[in-house]
Amino acid sequence: MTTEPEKLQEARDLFIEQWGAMGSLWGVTRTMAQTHAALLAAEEPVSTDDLMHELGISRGNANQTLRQLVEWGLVRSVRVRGDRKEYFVAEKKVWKIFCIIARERKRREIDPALAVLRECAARTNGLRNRNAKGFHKLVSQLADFLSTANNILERAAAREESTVIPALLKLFG
Amino acid sequence: MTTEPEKLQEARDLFIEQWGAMGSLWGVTRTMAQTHAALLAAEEPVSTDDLMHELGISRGNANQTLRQLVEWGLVRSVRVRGDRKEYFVAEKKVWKIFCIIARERKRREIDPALAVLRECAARTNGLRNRNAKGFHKLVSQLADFLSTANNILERAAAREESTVIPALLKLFG
DNA sequence: CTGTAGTTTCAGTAAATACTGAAATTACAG
DNA sequence: CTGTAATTTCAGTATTTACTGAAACTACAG
Repeated sequence: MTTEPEKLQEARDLFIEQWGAMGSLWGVTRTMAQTHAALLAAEEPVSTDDLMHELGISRGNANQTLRQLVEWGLVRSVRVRGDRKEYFVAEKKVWKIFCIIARERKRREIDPALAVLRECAARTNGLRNRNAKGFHKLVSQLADFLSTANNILERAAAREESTVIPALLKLFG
Repeated sequence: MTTEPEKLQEARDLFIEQWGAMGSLWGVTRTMAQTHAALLAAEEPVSTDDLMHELGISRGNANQTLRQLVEWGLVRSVRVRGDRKEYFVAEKKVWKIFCIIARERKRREIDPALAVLRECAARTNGLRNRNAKGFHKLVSQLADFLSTANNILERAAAREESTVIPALLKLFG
């Protein structure tokens, strides 16, 4: 016989493990994604010590990871009166989580890549020989596509979920 | 004075380096992304030896990386008659490249994640206490969102670029 | 102020990941 | 078939990346 709390604990562990594995999807370490998962799965604010014990990681690691999550905006820190400790709470609205992750990936990876692609296109603009022409065309197309995709994502992320998902489902459903 | 071929070479190197850095965006090694870039930037089919020299990597690495790119469908191998060597050519249509990468990420990472989220939701279905209810709601919402996003992407990737991008621009422009 | 709980930092270390290179295998030309 | 060029494989190694833990620092209570 499995009790309810045991079932919950198992499901929670499974979730933390899987969410951790998804770290590579948005370019963060396994530990950071697991930390995010642990906070998502918590009903109460969580302290650095709670986290260290739950995930079996060092204080330094827990502290750095939490700071990073706060910086991203996925987590905010809360204070309990009469307690010196800092506690942490995760943003739980799925659409917000998605927007934050998309924004960070864009800022950290897509924008710099786009700048370089444009630079490559500019440097080979007007060159005469066949190879140069082919290369120029390719990087220009890549830059245009990335730029367009980027814009679409940015505009979508600025809206409310209710005005985005239904429209997309209508378009592609 | 910089000659045209020199300018091209510089731009090409810049491109290879940057495309390599983007490997993490779709979950492949830097070398695999660089290899892809080198093939994209080539007007002629490229051999394993060409690649080893261009990127300064070992034969084993070049071979494995090329095989993987072929498996993904981003590269195909071509044979030159009267030559025993195998040569490689990259798919250059940007929309196709995008679709292939999206498909692989979906298959390798999103689908398994979705299965686990659903399992977590199922295991906590009907549990009574507050924590379990909150957790069940969260993972259900995450699973639904991921599933919807997945479907939209899949349907979009099955279409022609000309029927997707303009529609999205109209929707979000 | 002073003592203490809490937090941050970062040099050193551990773990994960990617790469090498040479031996084994395959595939082709003669 | 036979010899040779090309490719594949993978155990060992290098490199990169993430983590630890203890010392330094900070901020609060008394």
